[in-house]
Amino acid sequence: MIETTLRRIELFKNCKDSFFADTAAGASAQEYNKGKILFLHEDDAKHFYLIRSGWVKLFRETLDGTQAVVDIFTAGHIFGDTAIFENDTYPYSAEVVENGEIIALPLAPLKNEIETNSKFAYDMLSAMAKYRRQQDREIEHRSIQNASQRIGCFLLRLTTQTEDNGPIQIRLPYDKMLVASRLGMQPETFSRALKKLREETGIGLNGSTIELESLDQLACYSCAACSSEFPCKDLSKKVAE
Amino acid sequence: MIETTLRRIELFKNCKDSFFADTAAGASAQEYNKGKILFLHEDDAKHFYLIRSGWVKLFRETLDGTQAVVDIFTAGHIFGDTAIFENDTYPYSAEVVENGEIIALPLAPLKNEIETNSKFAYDMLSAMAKYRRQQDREIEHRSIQNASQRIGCFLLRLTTQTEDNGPIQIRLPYDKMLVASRLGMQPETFSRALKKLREETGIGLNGSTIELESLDQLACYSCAACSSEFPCKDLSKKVAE
DNA sequence: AATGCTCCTTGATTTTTGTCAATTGAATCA
DNA sequence: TGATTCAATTGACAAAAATCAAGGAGCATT
Repeated sequence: MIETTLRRIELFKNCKDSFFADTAAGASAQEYNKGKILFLHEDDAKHFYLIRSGWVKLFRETLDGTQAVVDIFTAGHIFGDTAIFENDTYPYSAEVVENGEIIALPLAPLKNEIETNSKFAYDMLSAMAKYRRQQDREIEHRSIQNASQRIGCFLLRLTTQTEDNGPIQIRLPYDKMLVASRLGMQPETFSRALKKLREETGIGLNGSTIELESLDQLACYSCAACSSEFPCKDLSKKVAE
Repeated sequence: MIETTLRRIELFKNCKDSFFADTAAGASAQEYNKGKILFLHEDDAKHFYLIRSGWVKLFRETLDGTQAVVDIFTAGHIFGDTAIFENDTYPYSAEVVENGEIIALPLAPLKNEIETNSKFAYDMLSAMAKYRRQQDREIEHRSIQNASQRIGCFLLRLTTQTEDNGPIQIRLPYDKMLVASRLGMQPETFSRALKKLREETGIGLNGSTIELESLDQLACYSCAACSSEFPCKDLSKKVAE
């Protein structure tokens, strides 16, 4: 059944049968609880990971313990794969932040498939390029958006962003503290900025649920301070994945 | 001679003869002056670029004209190549910021080489992964380093970071205004933060020249607020490139 | 019901950075 | 040489975010 899961991953659409066989053979799925550290920055890498459910935080920390969140991923996402290009060490630490099932997969067949299947190599490059643009956007937003606008953008990106424009309910996928760290701000700043976002856009707040009359309500506010226009192109394909 | 230049590029070390021939055939080298816009964000992409000399700024801007600098590159660097993965449109604008010679190269042979030469595809992936880590670091630094520390890190990364630790002279490669924008801060903030860096580390300042007694002088100050230890690993290979 | 726990919020204050305005300084050019 | 231009600095002030400290809300455990 792991092989079935693998075959459903968009990124692997052009992979050969041997890849699925070899990868599934060395795979192990496991349930993890919140708080579990999967690996640490600079650890020897033998596996990469596929999330089946739950949420995983990728982060790095300085000697004095200050933490920087690289990204937070959920079902369908792969991480730890870039260790291939880092002398087989992980470029970040990974921690489970919402209980879930995670599959560990061997790196060797992945590396082999890249080296021998140029279609797959091309797909990997596409995925990397896409992620790279997301990081560009992230850097951009940290310098030209304020805290409230970044929250608005984060919320918009949680939706599927269809063109139709009715009322929408959004639920924060994890703790507010985590959202704050994901957005590179302190929890206190997040709390105040969310309140400010409500005052300035009229969205409804209720715990971790946010109510929008329309997507425009947030888009006007947040996307004004972004170099791309509203329906974020990199997300439009999300449904298909 | 363009072909000779291409063959010297580290990234192309595994490319086939046909790639060099086709690419050189469609290439055109040109001198550009400061201020020249090479292409704009979302423009149709037919070429990617190789810098022979000078400096090029990659950036994006919002509707109201606010600009976010993606990166600033010099001799040996390639840009515009990721347009391949963005439906042949550029994901940023490019402007010459220091006079120099830039070679325009056709995208088609590059795309073809990726699709047919898996060794090269692997090299491209390595390069992408490396750049991705640099971006991770960038994002990290914007949230945990202050303006002075970011400047210190920027200066350190201008050096070759050899282990030996004698006095060093660093010259800013371009305008202070540009350095400021590259680091995501205002020119005024840069000016003050540089002065603060001098007060707190004792470096020597003279126009665009900075004098260090040793690399440690800056490393202690800046790298304390970074998740990697001092001699930045991603730079150590720079000499070999 | 009481206890402890963690997340979240709020207030008061400081630090950091941005903004606006004025001035200095260096390079260019007629 | 003086005029012009633009980069760079500086001062005064405003805005944004971080920090420190104190509560409160919700939840699980006992």
